[in-house]
Formats: sequence, structure tokens, C-alpha cells
Amino acid sequence: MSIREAKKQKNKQAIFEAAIALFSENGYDNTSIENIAKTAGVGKGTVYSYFQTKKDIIKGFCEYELEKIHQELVKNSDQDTSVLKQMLTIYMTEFHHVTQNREFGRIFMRESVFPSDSDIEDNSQTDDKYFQLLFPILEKGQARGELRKDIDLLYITAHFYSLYLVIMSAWYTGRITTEEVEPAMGLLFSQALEGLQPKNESINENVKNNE
Amino acid sequence: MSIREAKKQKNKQAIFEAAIALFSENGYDNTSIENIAKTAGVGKGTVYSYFQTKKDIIKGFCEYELEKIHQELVKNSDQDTSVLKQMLTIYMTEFHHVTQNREFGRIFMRESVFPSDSDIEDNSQTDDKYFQLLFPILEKGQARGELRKDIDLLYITAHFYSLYLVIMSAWYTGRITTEEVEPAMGLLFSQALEGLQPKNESINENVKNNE
DNA sequence: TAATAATTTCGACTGCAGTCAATTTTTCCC
DNA sequence: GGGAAAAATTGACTGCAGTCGAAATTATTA
Repeated sequence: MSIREAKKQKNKQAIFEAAIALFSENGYDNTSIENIAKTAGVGKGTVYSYFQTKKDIIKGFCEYELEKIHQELVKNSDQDTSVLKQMLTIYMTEFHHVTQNREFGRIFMRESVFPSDSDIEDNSQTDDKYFQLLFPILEKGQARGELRKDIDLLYITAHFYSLYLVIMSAWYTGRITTEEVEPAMGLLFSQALEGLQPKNESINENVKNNE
Repeated sequence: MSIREAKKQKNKQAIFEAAIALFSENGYDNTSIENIAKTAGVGKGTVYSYFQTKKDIIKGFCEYELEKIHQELVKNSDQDTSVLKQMLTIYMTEFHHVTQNREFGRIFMRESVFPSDSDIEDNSQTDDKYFQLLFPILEKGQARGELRKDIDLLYITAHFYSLYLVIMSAWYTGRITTEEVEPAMGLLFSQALEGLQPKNESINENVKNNE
């Protein structure tokens, strides 16, 4: 590695660490970029050569953390449990990490769920990692007959993710407490699987359509 | 009305109109509070006596617009159509208004879905208006046998709202285009009604459990 | 090695969100 | 009406995010 690259690596790391430490210590709003720069031992402009905005520092950190979680989950997932349980595990793990730092999570979610037009960059990479985690689980679920085969996996993902979002929103808005998150998520997930309409509603057609 | 109240009313209105006009004209970021104050014919401090932050101006505007839409919808709703169609109408109407000003909608959604801890004020009022709109529809749906009676209306609401959120997110992140919104929402809504698991999965138990 | 080119670092500078103490306007009461 | 209390208005001020051109560092070439 050239001197240049080594320095860049080191600088970025130093900025990251300084930023996370200061944010955790004093909160996002009470930490200035100049603070971060000084702590990291660089100039203010240098911070901006590594991160486009203040929010991007947190975004970068959260993406990194998320990646770690996902890798853990891929390794430790019990592929033979029900889809319901596996999905609950995944999203509760994510939630648990968010609770570790409510403020980081909020900024990250705001930016990734409703990004500015300017930073609609390449989500595809993050998306891919996500699908890499979920698709195998859902495919096996389909194979086991737990999930309908006529719904695209993308859509099934959307259903679970949407309920995760609404729960997170309920938590951030104070409509539910931390303890209520898991039972509420479990209930919503199972309702999504069962459907909102009565089951006997379309038994007749259904029985005909299936062998 | 006293002179004082009249002035307050007039000032607030003037600030609102100036703000919305300038935001629409030049965008949120390119409009300063001093701009707004000057256009409205008041001092900068006065703006802050009516709105706590710059975002609050847009938030107030969106809440007002939303209220109008909801009143319209309550009046014009066809209570005898299917729940699916009515929900689609409601959320597509909301979406349509968001598309009128993408930037306002983004700020509003960011703030209302993932609010700062400081402005978790009284959501209950806005919530109430929402439920006033949705509950009658869902109750009739239950009565007609379109919706399960064993799920709390709050949860049913959560299901539809969550899918609305995920669609909005997909739109803001550029994963789907404006034209794709309606079909995608329709599909997700009907899947939520039918359930993600195969229908014949639990017919036997189900038939037993119902008379 | 020396001279030049490419890249990175830097902090002074700009512009704006939000604050606050001083001032003006309105209300209240005699 | 007049004078005091209450409420609203104001703009100078503070602090910080983000910019930018100049200076320093590293790479390249001869």
C-alpha cells in the first residue's frame, strides 16, 4: 500500500472513531464537525473529503454495523425453523441494535427510508446484502409450503419489511414501548401470513384451484 | 376578536403563505427564514414565535392539507365498495398529493414517521382524525365478512399503513416510478388480505373453528 | 536527485438556523 | 385618559455546516 492510501485509511478511521465517540458522548447536535476534526487530528476540510455531510458519518457507521449483524445472522440462522420465527429473529436483532443508540438509528432510518433526491445513490449493494439474507429463508419457506409460491419474493420481503417499518415508527413516536415491540411484531407477522380476511371466505374457490 | 388575536391570525397566515410560496418557488434549502420574514412583512423573531423550527412550517402545512383530504374522503367515500378499493382510494389520494410536492412530502414523512424525541407531542389528535376516516370502513368490512373480526382495528390499520409506508419509501428511493405505485399498492393490499401463506394450509382447523 | 504533476489537507470564510434582551404594541385597571 | 402590566415584535448576535482556493504532501518523470 502506498503512503497515500495508508494515510487515507488511517485518517478515515480516525475521523470515524472520533465522530462515533463524540456523538455517543455528547449527542449528534452537540458535536460539531470542527470538534470531530480536532479530535481526529485533522483539519475540518479533511473530514469533508471523506464524508459528504455530517449525517453521512452516522449513515456509514450504521451501514457497517448492519452488515456485521447480517453476516452474523446468515451464519447463525436456523434454516429449519418457521419463516415466522426466522423473520422475527432477524428484525428483532436489528431492532435491538437500534435501541443501543436511538439517535443514530433515527438518522439512519430517516435517510435510508426517505432519502434526499441527491443521495439516491447505489442502493443496490445494500439491497443485495439484504436479499442475500432473506431470500434463502423465504425460498425454503415456499418449499416447505409455509409461503405462497405465486408471490414474488421481493413482495414477500416488502410485507415483512413494511411491518418492521411501522413498528419502528410506532416505537420512535412513542406509541409503543420497547417491551411491546416483540409481541406486536410477532402478532403483525403472523397476521400477515394468515391474511386479514376470514379464511373460509374463499375456501370453495381455493379448494378447486388446488389439487 | 381582540386586536391582538386578529394580528396574530393575520401574521401567522402571512408567514405561512410567504413560506409556502418561497419554498415552492426556490426549494426548501434555498429559502431562508429571513426571506420568509421579509416577504411576510415581519421580523425574523416573529416567525419563530409562530413556528418552532423551519421544518415545522412545512409540517403545519402538510397537516392542514392532509386534514382537508381526509374530510373530502369522508364525504365522498363509497361505503359499499370493498375494503380493498376504499383503502386504495384513500392511500392513492394521499400519494397523489405527495407527488404534488415531493420535497414537502419527504420532510413531513421524515418528521412524522421518525420524529425527534423533542417533538413527540400530541399525535393523538392527528391519529384520531385518521381513525375517524378508517375505522368506519374497516368496521363495515368486518360486518360484510371481508375482514377477520378477531383482529383489532388498530392492527388492521397498521397493516395497510405499513404497506403505504413501504411504497412511499420505494418511491422516494427510486425503486419504483410514479406509474408503478398504484398497481404495486393494489397487489400488496390484496396479498395482505389473502395472506402470505397458502390458503389450504389450515382449512381443516379453520373449518372446524367456524360454525 | 530535481523538477513537475497529481492529490490531499487545511482553515479562513459564507450563509443561515435559531436565541434573546431590548423595544414596541396591546390590554387592563383606576 | 393615563399609567402600569402583559404580550408580541424585533434584529443584532452566536455557533455551526458546508465551501473553496491556497498550501503541503505524495507520486511521477527525466
